[in-house]
Amino acid sequence: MNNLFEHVLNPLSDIGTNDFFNIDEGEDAWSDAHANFLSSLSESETKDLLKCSHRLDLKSRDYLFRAGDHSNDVYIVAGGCIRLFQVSPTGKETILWFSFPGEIFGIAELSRGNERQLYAVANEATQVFSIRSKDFTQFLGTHPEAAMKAIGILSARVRALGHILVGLTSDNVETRIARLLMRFAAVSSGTRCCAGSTEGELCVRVRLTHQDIANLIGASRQTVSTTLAHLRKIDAVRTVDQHIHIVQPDHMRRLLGLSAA
Amino acid sequence: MNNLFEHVLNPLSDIGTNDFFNIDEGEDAWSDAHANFLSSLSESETKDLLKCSHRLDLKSRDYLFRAGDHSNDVYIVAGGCIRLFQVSPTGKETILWFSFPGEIFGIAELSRGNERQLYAVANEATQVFSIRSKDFTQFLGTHPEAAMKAIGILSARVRALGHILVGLTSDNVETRIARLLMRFAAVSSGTRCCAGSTEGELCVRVRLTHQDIANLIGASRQTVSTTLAHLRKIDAVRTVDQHIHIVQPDHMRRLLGLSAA
DNA sequence: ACAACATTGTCGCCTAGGTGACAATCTTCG
DNA sequence: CGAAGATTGTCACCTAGGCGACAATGTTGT
Repeated sequence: MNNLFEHVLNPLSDIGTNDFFNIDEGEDAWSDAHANFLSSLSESETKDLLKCSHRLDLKSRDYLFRAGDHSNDVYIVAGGCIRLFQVSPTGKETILWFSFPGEIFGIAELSRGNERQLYAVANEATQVFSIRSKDFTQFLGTHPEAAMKAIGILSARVRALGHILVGLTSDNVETRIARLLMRFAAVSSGTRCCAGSTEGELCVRVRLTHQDIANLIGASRQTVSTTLAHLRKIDAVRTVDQHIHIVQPDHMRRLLGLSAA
Repeated sequence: MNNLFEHVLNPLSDIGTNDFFNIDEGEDAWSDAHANFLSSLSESETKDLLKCSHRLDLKSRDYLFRAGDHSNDVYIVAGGCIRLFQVSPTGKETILWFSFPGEIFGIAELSRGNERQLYAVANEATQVFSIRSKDFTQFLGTHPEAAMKAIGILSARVRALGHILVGLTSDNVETRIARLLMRFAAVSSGTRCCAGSTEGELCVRVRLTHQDIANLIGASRQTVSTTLAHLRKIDAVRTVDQHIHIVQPDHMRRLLGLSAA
């Protein structure tokens, strides 16, 4: 599956020789929320799309766009990770999702000639392909298959946001965190964790601060710290290097199965 | 309000001459969350789409589908109103959105051959066109313009859900209710309220029980009752017949402008 | 018209989680 | 290296809003 991308990566360095492109389909609706747009395209589609793109390199914390901007380009992550979030007037940040390599973002604002609705910032050093909205629209118009893929991506996002909404109104913080971790573990599965991971453990490969988690699940930073400490105490998770390991995925899954389908 | 649709309900005459289809673009992202799919299509597209549809009549409270169902047809509301919601394992119902005449729903589950993720129930006597997913997919494939419209609809839904999410994590119940009412008022604008409405008032034309509101904003029924009573006391809203009127829209808007862009 | 059911209004009590305030570590980068 | 800045851990305190329990009032089907 990866070699399919060699031609993508090449003209533009070796981004994406990386296994990140492999996202195995989990059983729930989350997994395909991170459906990989780029990899779903055929070779010729990919070529057509990327030939009108240009690449951007972002340092950690660089903003790609902000709410209110008038740009409405569409982006595809080549490597790294982009954080998409909104800020409420009170300054509270709500992270809507992260975009990982191969994923596309900014489409939802394509149809709204208007203003950007959210902020996109590089969560780490990140490379993206940027495509002018006009070019992208034209690409979709001339590649019906790709348009259908786009519809699929957006649909997945709708479903994912729906699930988040339900979780937010009916789960407590601990459950929300647990679910979030499982989700990210699924996204980043496919690569064994480099650090010493006991067999059977799941690795949440993304660097998430407690604040990030708080912003993702709609809780306060302090509560996240406390809850995470508790999850550690009951051996549900452990911290390796900078990231979290889920010690007994099955146990966790069962736990979540009970508190939310 | 319904006679406007008479021609839809007749086979399929000149849909779209009607005013209801015209939803005036508000300044926020909500308004186009209820973008009207049917009216955005050209006459020939409409004809092509509807010729492979068949019509269903639903009584109030009839289920169109349930989570877990294997059907994945796509529907377009002809008249009435469909409530789309999920149920958490604890039995808590979360309403994701209502679909009004001309709106399409079920697309988000098109790409997921799998199972329905949510429940769709008639909120009142309702007529819908149902289209088999295969037919709809084919329709999109052969009508690029329509596919773009679909992308637009889904994008709007993504934006809308994003906003709801932000509101949920940063606004209190009163603000959430206020925003909700403004949103529904916008959706149902365009027709003057039949009942005695003082000039300048906005009418929320949908029949919403307190429980509905609670399920929409993620609060308890009791809190909604209390909060609504408070809004009534401060003359922000009043209850006419079965529905709510927003007394001073501008005042309300300003209020919301402060607590959330 | 009436029984069965759905909706609303309002209590009082109770807890999950927000907030502020520090101190203790980590990271970064000049 | 070392200072400025991020990130974490943990207090104590406080409140928005959930929950159960009724009574009153509306709505519906037959």
